[in-house]
Amino acid sequence: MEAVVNLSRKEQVIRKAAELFREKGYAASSMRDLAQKLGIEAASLYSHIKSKEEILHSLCFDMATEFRKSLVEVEKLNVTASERLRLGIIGHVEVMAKDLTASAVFMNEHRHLSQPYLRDFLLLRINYINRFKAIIELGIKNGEFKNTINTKLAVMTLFSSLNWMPQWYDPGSVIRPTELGQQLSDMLVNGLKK
Amino acid sequence: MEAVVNLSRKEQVIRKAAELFREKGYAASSMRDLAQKLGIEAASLYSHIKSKEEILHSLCFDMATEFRKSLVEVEKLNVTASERLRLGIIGHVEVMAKDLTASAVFMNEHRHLSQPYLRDFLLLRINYINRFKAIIELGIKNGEFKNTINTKLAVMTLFSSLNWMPQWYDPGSVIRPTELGQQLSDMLVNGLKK
DNA sequence: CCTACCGATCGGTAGG
DNA sequence: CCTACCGATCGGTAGG
Repeated sequence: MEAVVNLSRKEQVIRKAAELFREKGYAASSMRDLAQKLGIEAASLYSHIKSKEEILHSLCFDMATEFRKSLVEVEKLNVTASERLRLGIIGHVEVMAKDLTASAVFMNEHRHLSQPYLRDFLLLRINYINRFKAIIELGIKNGEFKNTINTKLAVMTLFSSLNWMPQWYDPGSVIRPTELGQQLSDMLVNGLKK
Repeated sequence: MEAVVNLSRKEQVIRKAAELFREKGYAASSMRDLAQKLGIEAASLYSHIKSKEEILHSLCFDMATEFRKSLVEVEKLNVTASERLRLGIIGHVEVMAKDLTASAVFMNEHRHLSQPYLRDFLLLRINYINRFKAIIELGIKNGEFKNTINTKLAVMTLFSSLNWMPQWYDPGSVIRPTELGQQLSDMLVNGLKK
């Protein structure tokens, strides 16, 4: 019972921290700022979390896990490369849309992780990107995509567009996340096709 | 003579600061870190600059001025919307490539500006983006671009791709900035065309 | 979850 | 460009 209550409070702390980190950046956010947002004293935070960095670690790695899970599901499907890419993009957008605040922190603040966490995080990220790159390369090999494509540039453009979304997407907007993913996919995947 | 020497030293301070801000972020960069990079004491920095924020202000507004200048030149030309967009993109990439370090700071650290500078900066940025948006809208109106385009999404995708460049572009790469701008333009503008 | 507190570090100034 | 220093704030701990 108490474990459940503590967990819930811990999640509340992490959620408020995500908002703060997104607004001011990790380094500029003090534990006193965070405590104030929660209506408690700074020292009391340490009943729930071990350190400031533990919060950042949770936020970054939990998001990374969600992205990975989404991509694994897409990779199981037996579809064309362009369809696979389309579904991968929609999945990525949907995961981000589920928590835009955490997504923004994931993208902008991960560099404040200390070693060895930073290295682990970057390895996860490069692996994720390379799996998207592999989809594009597959599409080129099987003739779906133009063989003139600069795959590195294509995948970087793709992730730039995807990762910047938390900065401008309005969750109350008329356009739903899945539809947004579809439109982004139209813009970014159709250009690759023959 | 002394004014020239001071100016040069000030620029040296700002350049080193840009590297530091890019690596660690503005908030996590201390004036002692910066002084160490320059081989002087922290207090000595204040012979050259007024404050830490003055450095950030210089970096952000100098870049903004360069971007604006590039776009103004393109707007003077009497060309089609797609050509105008293409040249705008190439210009943007070329400005960034001239100083990738300052570009990264411009993009990632401007939020640490205090008021009223932050507001001024954001106004400049929205004006710049809106002028690109106007080019796309012109292209739709005159029939060059599809009338099904979500202009907000198109312009956000464009700037996401452009602004993320400092994170992955290798200045020693075989691909030159102008050629990179051309390739980005091919990917992002061709998809808008009918 | 609080009070009381720690050592470290911060941006910046005085005066040379 | 330096030495010497300031008040403020930082993340975090002890002990309840």
